[in-house]
Amino acid sequence: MKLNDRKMMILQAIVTDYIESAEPVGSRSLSKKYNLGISPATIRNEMADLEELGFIKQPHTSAGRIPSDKGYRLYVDQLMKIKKTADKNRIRLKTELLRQYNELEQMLQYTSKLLSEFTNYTSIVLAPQVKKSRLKEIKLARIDKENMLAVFVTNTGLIQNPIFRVPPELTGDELEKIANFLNEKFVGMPLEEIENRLAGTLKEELEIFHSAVHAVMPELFHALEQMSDMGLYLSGTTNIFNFPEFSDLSKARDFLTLMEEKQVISQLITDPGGGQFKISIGSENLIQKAQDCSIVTASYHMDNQTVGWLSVIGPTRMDYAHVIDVLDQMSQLMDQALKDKS
Amino acid sequence: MKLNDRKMMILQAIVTDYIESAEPVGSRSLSKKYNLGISPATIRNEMADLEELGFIKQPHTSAGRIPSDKGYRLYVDQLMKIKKTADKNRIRLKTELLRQYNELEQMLQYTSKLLSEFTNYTSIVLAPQVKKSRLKEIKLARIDKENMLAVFVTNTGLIQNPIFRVPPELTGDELEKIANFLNEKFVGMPLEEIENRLAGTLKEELEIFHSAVHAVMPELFHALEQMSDMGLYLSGTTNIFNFPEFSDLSKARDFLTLMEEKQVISQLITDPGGGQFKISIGSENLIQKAQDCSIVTASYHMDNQTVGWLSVIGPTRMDYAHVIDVLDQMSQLMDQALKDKS
DNA sequence: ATTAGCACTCACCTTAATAGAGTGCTAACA
DNA sequence: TGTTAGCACTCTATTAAGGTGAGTGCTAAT
Repeated sequence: MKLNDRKMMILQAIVTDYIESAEPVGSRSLSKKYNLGISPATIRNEMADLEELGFIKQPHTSAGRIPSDKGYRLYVDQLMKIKKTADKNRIRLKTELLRQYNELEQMLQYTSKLLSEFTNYTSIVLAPQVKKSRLKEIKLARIDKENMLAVFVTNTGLIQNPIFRVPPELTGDELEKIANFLNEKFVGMPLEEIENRLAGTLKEELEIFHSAVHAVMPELFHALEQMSDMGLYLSGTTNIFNFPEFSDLSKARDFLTLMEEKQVISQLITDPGGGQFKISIGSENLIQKAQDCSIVTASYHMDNQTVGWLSVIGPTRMDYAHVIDVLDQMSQLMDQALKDKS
Repeated sequence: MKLNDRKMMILQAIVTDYIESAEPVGSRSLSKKYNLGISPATIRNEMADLEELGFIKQPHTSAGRIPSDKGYRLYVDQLMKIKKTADKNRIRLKTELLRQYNELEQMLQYTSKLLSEFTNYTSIVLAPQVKKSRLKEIKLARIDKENMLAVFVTNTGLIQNPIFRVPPELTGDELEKIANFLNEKFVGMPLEEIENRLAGTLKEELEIFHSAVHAVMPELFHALEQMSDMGLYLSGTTNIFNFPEFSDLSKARDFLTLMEEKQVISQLITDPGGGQFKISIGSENLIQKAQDCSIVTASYHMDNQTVGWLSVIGPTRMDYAHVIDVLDQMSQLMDQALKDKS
């Protein structure tokens, strides 16, 4: 059954109103508030249809209607108008600050904070996935008699520069040779693969070098291992208390407990899905515990490649239009800031 | 008025029982459960005295007694027996893992997680205070034509090694000269002071160097600024939901909101105080929002100097004896692990 | 000094009564 | 035939009332 325009209009009004008020919407108040040009009775008839089709539901018999997950889905796909907010300048202004951060970590943390501030929901920022990123260059250099430095640069702009103690008989020249060798071998390869190779078959090939190399390689290997994946920055978790759907203690608890399980969150967000924005509404989330929530995710990029995600999570009664607008702006600014850095 | 032994005994029983049950303790159940050898009526008389002295109080007229903050204080100072738990081996076992972490950050995060796991409260670990630590050595080295490396080593074992782009005409020799100069000038000085000097009066003195130096110094300065203070690792914040004193939504909210204010938390913890453990009970906390909580803090060390703190925060009805035991063991293990690393 | 006895207090739980918002259905209307 | 007014009905939320029980303070006996 195809929904006619009037049903669409009514659904839109219901969603809009419920997003704002969190109260079940009745036919009478709907008719009054939105000048739909039809009487409450007519609305009631249409509502009965919409309910039968699963787009709205009643919390209990004598209450108004609230949108179902399916209703939100229709709204998001067809009815919603993205709000180009007047905040735009405010966001731009604030995010100018983004550029001042040298350390990627701080920048991500700050981004997350801004996101939750602008939306009043909980925000999640997923750092570039280190182990999936590709090696751009390895440098090895002596610092002094006892120590050397390794620099790993990846295509996602991540730089790691661990320092090792090495035996003095390993000369700078030799280090350079090793570096050349490693570069030849590994540039363009995902870090996780390099890790495997270093651990495995490669050992024989390294025999050609000075024996002191064997003291260095395990350290290098360990450094790679340590480039920890999946930095995850949360902000505004306590915003959840602002929403009546979480005024039940156990609901709030479940949500906050979920937010502590970084593994699960990252799964929810990186979960593949096309399009510029990925929106998961309530029961669409595969994780049981997240089925009272909606998640809107945008990606950010380097070298035209997706390297990480920005995400907002809140009740299914979420102001999707606003959230998408904010995410859109923020992700663009992230891209910009990351380009400036490299 | 000095409390006689019997009052002490009763207070101890009340605190012990209340810590376990979270229910106001009545005279009858007290007499039955603890074999005090006196009748409920006698206990009631003593209780009336204890209440008058402010060590216990009644939530309402016809309820049992609960300890006041003052009562907990007396308990902590004089009555409590530290529990040497059977967990000891378990803790030791698990914390063997600590040594495997190369990155200080990860180790601290893990320590925090263990603390909250062992205590079932919320744990806070404060990273070594970078800016308060003293410079042990600066190294500067060229890596290649375009880049140089700076290494800052502090007495707290913290190492920072930022990489800069520098003009090619700045030679390695010159870098060494600068490093020598800076070392002479700054070794032994707290980082925050160095920061100030670099920003201020020092500029003229640097004129003696090649003009390319002036391109480097601002970068060095910026790097120092970036050595961000006050890394703070939280764990087990949602444990708060296990305690009936936070079953009021607004109480839980206040607590969790407080936990998001890292500035405030760090203030609560670093707040000076002698002794091996610092215990702040309820209203003893200066921060309004923390006055429903108790905080137990231990320090950890490098070179026999306190460099950071381990902390457990929970309801005033906290199992102080157990928490102190765990903190004691964990801080010792931290000290050990940090010694092994350096 | 200690204890048994007893009247009293107050939170908590259950039940009942009431008000109010919103529905579905029917019948009238354009 | 689609729309609307009217009305009985349903169900939640709120308030009030009564009962229960744990625990106290006081008094008098030991």
